[in-house]
Amino acid sequence: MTLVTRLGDLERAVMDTVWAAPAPLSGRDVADALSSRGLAYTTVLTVLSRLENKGLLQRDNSARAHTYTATASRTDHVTVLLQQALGQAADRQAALQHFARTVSPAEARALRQALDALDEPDPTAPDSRT
Amino acid sequence: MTLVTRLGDLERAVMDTVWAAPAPLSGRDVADALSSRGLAYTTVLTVLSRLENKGLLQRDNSARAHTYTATASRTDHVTVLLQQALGQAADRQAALQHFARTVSPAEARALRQALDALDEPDPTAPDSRT
DNA sequence: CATGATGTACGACGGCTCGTAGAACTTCTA
DNA sequence: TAGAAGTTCTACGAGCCGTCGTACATCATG
Repeated sequence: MTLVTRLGDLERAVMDTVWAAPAPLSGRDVADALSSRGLAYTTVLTVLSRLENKGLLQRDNSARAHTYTATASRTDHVTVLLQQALGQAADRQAALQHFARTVSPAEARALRQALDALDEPDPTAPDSRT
Repeated sequence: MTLVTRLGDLERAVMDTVWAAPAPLSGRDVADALSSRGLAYTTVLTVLSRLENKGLLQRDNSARAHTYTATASRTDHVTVLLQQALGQAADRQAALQHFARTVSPAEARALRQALDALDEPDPTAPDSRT
């Protein structure tokens, strides 16, 4: 399982487009969003298909023009990437500690805050969409 | 720059071998360590070369049998991976917070500890080898 | 010194991924 | 009914990776 999440440049651009959109996008929508690349329409469709096969996109083909939505939020996706990276470590805790020293102060604060929230008995149901 | 750190299975196995060794390894050493794979000796040499080209290994050719050392510790390498993963996020802080909720309790403790240590005026020089 | 043993350098091939897109077929819609 | 707009399928070229073979260099030794 060659690490589920290996995306090419165009694939990533497409995912970014989909993640940035508030609603499902059609192939035309995505092609338009990426028009600066001067791609053929079918190129975009091919990539959308591949991303669907990889499980990153979900297709709704009820309408004539199929539309796509991300199966996971971008943040969820990044979490998977982070976990995969961490999985490469011999000592996960040591790796995390080393990593912690490389984040910005603001990021350190954000991390600490999230860790603190872990202990609390879950006040309101936390959300995650992004 | 196709993400500096994309390793194949064998490449990773070789890096693991090098990282696990206390001293520089020759091609023969690595081949022996991976003997269970039944690889040709030259296959191992090729991979070592490629890893050197990728900047992950450093070669010492002063002796007849060249020896290889990792240019970065495994932990450093994982940190790069983590930062790359984080770089995919739209909102780095949000991504970190989301990620923080996915680590084990022990890992959370380790992280918190490292974050706490960030504030202190550096008591004794911290080490990182792994 | 001749000869294997041991090593390195270089080129290559096959499989797979990814960017890229054309051709063919389907379905609205004016 | 003829385009317009969509989708599906097939494919090609480049690049990466696992995998070696071959050719060439060097060393130890009888």
